[in-house]
Amino acid sequence: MPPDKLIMTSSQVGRGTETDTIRPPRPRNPCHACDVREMSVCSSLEPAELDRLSAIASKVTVDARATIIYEGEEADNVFNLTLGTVRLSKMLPDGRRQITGFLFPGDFLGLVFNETYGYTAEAVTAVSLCRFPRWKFEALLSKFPHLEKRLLSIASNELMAAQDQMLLLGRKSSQEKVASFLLMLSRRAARHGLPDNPIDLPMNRADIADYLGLTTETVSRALKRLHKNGLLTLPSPSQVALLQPEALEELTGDDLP
Amino acid sequence: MPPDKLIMTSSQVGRGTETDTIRPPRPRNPCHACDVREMSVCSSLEPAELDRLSAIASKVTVDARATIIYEGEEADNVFNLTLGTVRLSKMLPDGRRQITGFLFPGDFLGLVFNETYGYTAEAVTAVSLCRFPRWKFEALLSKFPHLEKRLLSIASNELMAAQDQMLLLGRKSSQEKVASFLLMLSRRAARHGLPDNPIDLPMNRADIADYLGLTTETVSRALKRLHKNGLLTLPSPSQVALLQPEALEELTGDDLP
DNA sequence: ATGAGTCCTTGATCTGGATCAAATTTCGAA
DNA sequence: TTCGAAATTTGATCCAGATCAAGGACTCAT
Repeated sequence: MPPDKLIMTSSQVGRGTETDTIRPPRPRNPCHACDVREMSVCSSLEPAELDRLSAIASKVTVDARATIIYEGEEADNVFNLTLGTVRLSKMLPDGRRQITGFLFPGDFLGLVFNETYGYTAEAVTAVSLCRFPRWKFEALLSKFPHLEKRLLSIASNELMAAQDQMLLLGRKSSQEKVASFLLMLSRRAARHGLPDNPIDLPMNRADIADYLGLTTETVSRALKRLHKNGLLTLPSPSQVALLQPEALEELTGDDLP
Repeated sequence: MPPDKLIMTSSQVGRGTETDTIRPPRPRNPCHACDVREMSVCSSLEPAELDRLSAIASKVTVDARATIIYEGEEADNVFNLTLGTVRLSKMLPDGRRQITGFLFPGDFLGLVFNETYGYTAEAVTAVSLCRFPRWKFEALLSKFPHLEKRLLSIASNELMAAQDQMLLLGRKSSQEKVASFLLMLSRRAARHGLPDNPIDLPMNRADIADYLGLTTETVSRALKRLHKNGLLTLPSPSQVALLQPEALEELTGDDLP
């Protein structure tokens, strides 16, 4: 990190490391150069507002597989993911796990009007986040109506995605689940201006299974079947090339969009 | 309805009937006497604000089984449920259905920052709603920060409920699903100050099945098994008496709260 | 490069819940 | 009250996906 950019200190978050409050010695607010600003909650802000938000932000980096927040823990911070992939999950006491979502750069984490987090968030890959103390963030919310409206719109989108996921979990076959998942990743990559065809699977089979309400074996077999039918290839276990995206659409069980 | 209360006209919504914009000849704003105000979105409003909201409201009644909003239709209105039970659902082209939630008095309907509704809403029982034209409602949102904050809190709660439901759909057994469902209904009734023990099931077995990702037969068998184990009785198909709520808790698979 | 541990795939078998098929029961309308 | 349609329950069978059990293939630290 070029020394003229930021002065930072370090402390601990999860099992990862952190670089403390962003305080430019003089230069510009780093948010203005943020890769994910346009697709994040920050896109709603005027330059002056962005500066105010920046003033309460800390940059945090977390190692792959480290936990960022724990279900049930006091919800002291909210975050904006700037780099990497995060999984959100809930567990039953006997260890059964449901992954309720994956977060990618630009996504907001910690949208709760609750005293405690409702799920665990773990880094799937190495991750960078902007961290905001919740009480400070909420104070800004009241001052910046844009920000509040943007959060409401984010929540509303997440709610729609959650309903789609309920339909998937409750009513789709394993084949349809896997097809839907691959297309979701591909569309998301496209929306973020990333390569959307050989798609990258940053999460492992167990994560995919726990997201789709399946087992790793079933995920593996569904992928094999899609491969056998000429719909995709697996250049490596963590890469999928979609050979016939339209045919895959058909297999999701959904209305064609 | 006493004639001194409201002047109303009639038109159509779904297959139900409607009574037009609430315009007291002189007397008080009817919202002040609303049964569900305290547990609805309106609880956030000052009296003066309530009057403004009231001015854009229409009271709507819908027959049992009628459709209130259609998935994919233009989202012209938002609603507040005042009486009855509503089911929200999504369908796959081949007819498979997932019920994503049930609404009860006080619940908000139509929380979308989208041009079209993301799900279908149907009256399970006869239903009364306050209807607000969406653009007028959104205009008030900007003026009443309380209202916006309240909506955000509602959205956040719905999101948490959706995550719980994903855990249920993806990872719970039929037994655990049914036990969770019964306790959810019981708790909700209690929270609303209604009788929470012989609980009322306004929805039929097909609705329960489509909510839990099961078939009617499996729901029936799960209830039978709970009955056989002495956990409940079924005074009628639409009434469940919980004999050992604590034991039922154990069977949900969840952490005990 | 190499080896150990992890992740992924493949195969064999089992099973919870779906499906198919009738009874029953419930309940609203006449 | 009685009737008939719809809802629910019950029973018999089936099957998609889970479970159990090895094999292979990555990957990463040495």
